[in-house]
Amino acid sequence: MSDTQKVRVRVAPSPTGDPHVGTAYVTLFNYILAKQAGGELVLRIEDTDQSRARASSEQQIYESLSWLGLEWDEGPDKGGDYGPYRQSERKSIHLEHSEQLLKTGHAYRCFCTPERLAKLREQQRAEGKMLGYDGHCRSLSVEEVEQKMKEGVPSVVRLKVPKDRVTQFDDAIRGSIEIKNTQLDDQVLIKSDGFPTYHLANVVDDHLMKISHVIRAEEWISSTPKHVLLYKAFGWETPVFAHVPLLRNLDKSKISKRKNPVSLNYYKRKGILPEAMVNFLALMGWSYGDDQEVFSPEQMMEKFKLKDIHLGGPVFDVVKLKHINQQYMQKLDSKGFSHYLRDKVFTQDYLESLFPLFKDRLECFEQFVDRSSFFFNGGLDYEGLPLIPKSKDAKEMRTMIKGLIEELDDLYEWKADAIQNLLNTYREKIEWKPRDFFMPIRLMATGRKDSPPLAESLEVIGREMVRFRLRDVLNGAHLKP
RNA sequence: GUCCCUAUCGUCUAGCCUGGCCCAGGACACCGCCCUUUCACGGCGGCGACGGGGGUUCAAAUCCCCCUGGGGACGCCA
Repeated sequence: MSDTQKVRVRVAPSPTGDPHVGTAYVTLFNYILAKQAGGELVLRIEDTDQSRARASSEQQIYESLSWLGLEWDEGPDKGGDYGPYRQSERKSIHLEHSEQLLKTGHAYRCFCTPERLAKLREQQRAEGKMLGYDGHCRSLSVEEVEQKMKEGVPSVVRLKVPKDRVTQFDDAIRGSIEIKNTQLDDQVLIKSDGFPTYHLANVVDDHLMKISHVIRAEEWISSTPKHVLLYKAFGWETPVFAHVPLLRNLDKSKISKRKNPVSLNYYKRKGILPEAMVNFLALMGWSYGDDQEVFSPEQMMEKFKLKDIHLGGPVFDVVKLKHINQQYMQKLDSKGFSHYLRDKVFTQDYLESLFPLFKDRLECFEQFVDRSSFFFNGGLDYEGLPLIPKSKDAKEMRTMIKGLIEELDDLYEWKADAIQNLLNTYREKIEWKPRDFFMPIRLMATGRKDSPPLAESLEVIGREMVRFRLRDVLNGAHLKP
């Protein structure tokens, strides 16, 4: 990067599933760097995986980042001079660049079938070799390629890694990193469906969008050399790279929904203030100094340096999060307090969504607060509730719950009828009696025997909270063997 | 398995670059005491870490090497 070039950073989430706390984490550092340098933050939606992209997910990314106050300057929803900002709309650009690489000999067409590749991988694993493409199609002649193309054999475009070299790059936090090219795979650049992979799209878009600093998570370190190779193949200058540590579960593994709530929706629903969330995230790997741990993004901007990020993978500890949140809650005045509850908790929309569930069930309004508490609470108290039906034991329950969590995670759309279908199908699959199956789920999800219809309730409670409660039961004392 | 990243209290971290001020500081959690009609808040105190081994040096948490631990990547996912 030349000194005269402006700081332009980007955050590039893929719209699959719930908005992730890791996205917020990486966005924070990008945001701070952009703001303190008077630069720009670009939000680019990386939706090149056709099978996984969801429109609702994209919307939620906007909402979550806005909620946290991490506003971007350019994006699909805001426009800008370097659009389009939705990667799927840039397909032709990526294709052009792929053609260019093909022409200059930096890439080649590969006709290997997924089956052959799977077998290859299996074999390499068995032999304890490095996993990677074996270069089968690397030296196909022009005629052979033309012939196969004419026959309509599906193909991908791969990067032709010069194996006899070493690729080096500087990470702004970690220093110089180098890797032998023999360790680099001939990465697929264009998939057989015609869409680019992350690697190609990312490099091309970052360059075209004039991104100066690529700040992303640690998991990308090992593919950075491939990206460097791409920049070189195009004859482009590389941006500054910086890889921030990965957020971790309690057991130090990469943070995952199986072990920890990762959805920003969950924390919002839990009643974490956005300022507290951002503050807490900043504490993951960075510190303000002077033993001060409560600070605003503005204060952070005064002192933040990429180089000061601590590289040990920080455990995302909800206990500490709650403490930080308490600090922020203590600063609220009575207006702030009541506004929060009215604007964020007892909102018009939420109360209206609850109405059909309570319409015929209440005699007086006074009954509402008590009977609907599980629509507002987080963890529930299961003391004294018959979580395990008489005909089942704790072990069977655990197995049932684990299976259910997986099924619910895979559900495409979190809607009552879809949930109902899923429950019915799953119950039939495991051959449990309806009574044994539905009541425990109701108890786990609502904490009470009497509640509005189950599927409708689950829809309102939300996927993340339902998962959390089921896991809570799993981790609690109730089902201990 | 191969490669890469990483390493201070249980957890988040300060200190490390520019060795001595560090028998390592703060915060969370936990324990005790105080305040208090309860609970919380707050105050005070306690518990608690430089992963191991070699060097370099008068002196190492800080510099170097090895080992070990932890993590990540190895997809026509991102």
